[in-house]
Amino acid sequence: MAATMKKTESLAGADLPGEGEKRGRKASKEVRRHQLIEATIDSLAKRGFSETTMADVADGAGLSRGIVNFHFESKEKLLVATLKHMADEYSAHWRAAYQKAGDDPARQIAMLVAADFDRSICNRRKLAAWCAFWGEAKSRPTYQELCGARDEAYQNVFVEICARLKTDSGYDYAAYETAAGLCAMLEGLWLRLMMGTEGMTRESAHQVAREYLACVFPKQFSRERSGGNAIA
Amino acid sequence: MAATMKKTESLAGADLPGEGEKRGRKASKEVRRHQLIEATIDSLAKRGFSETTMADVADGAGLSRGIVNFHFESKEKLLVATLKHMADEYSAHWRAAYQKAGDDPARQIAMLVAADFDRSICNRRKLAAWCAFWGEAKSRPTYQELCGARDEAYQNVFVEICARLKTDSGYDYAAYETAAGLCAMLEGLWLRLMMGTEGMTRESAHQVAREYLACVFPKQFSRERSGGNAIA
DNA sequence: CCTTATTGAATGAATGTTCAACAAATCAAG
DNA sequence: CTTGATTTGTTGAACATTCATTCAATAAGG
Repeated sequence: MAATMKKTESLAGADLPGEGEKRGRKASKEVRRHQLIEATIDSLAKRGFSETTMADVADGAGLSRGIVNFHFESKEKLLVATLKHMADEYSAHWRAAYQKAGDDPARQIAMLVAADFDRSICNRRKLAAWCAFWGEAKSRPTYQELCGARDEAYQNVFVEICARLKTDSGYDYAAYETAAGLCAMLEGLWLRLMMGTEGMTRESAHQVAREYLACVFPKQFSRERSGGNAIA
Repeated sequence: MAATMKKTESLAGADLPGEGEKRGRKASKEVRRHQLIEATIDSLAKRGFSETTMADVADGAGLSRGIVNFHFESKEKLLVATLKHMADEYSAHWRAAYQKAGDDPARQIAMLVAADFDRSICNRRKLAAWCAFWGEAKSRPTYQELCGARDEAYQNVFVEICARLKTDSGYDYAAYETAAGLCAMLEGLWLRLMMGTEGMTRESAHQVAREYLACVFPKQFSRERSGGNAIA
């Protein structure tokens, strides 16, 4: 139908007409996969996991019904590919922030925390999609693995930084517990952002995390009333 | 079938033969509802939200297929009743702990945190069910409301306690951010417990939370290497 | 042409809901 | 207390719907 085609532009930023769209089959295949994954994230965010259908994904991408089974074998594989995509993106994002921070542990931890509240990662659409997967992770080993892998390396970096700050600045805390607590708090803040509880915004959530840093590492972070980075 | 009837006892602690089971229809109705809600939690924990079916719930309770639509009008209403049941139970649990704590704010916060890691509330089965609902909450206003109501009053109590400790003991932190951070951390720890990431146990999660308390309220809580309550 | 991508209708399986029949408890009358 | 009538609880099969998957036909690119 013509109506379906017209929808292509309005949803999911699906088609990228600016770039090399005519570069033959191979490129087109990757473009299509990415387009369908984005439509899947849209659907997960809008309808939730249990109501995300192949038809909805196809419609969201402005394509026909049968197309998803052509590029991905099954619905399950589409979902796994989507989760993998999000995990890779998340991982690349904090690793970039980590590298950019240089050698100072205080700067490292500040930038890692800030990265978690970056707009490109932390928005309603993606938070909702993450949460949709979390909700199914317990009963699906594949999801659990992909979600778990996300955290494992991430938390280890925090443990290491906390340990370094401890010996460098002579703190008394338990490094592992402090790092695990920070990671848990970051995830909990994501959860609250997604739920939209009590007018929590990305900024106020970030502020909560900064308050934690100021409390645990008073020698490195100062409390500030207004917004700002405040690496003392 | 006879096989189905025999299963009744093994699953969900369904039938309670000890109590007033013969007290007529009215009582039986409540018993059945509770039995079906427990079976629903079982199914959510075992299969996840998207694979929880009416048939599975009925089988889990050792009853026939059509029974759920008799006691609850629809699947949706069954799920809402289940979530409401869990929210009420959770609320009653922390309120009891709060009352039991008396007037000392340090004792209050310690008992509230401990209550969150109590076996009756914090076990794989219920954590998994909570998480299943969280995953669908964003796209279903009813769930969002019930989950949100859970947190609102809960967090307010923490804010109040933090404010009181601040003026009483002369701390410098921001009361709201500190309380919100603690609530977020508790939820994040639940999430990690449910995921089973990195061998996190109920005890180690509790320990992480205690480390946070020791950091924020050093005058009230002392750091301890081994387990224990340690209200200094 | 020939390969690849895409379409949309057909198919079959899964599942929520309905319902007529059945069982059991409660009550009324004898 | 017994018996019959009525309400209440329960069953399992039938029904209708939704949805993932398949596939023959078609369009597009090389």
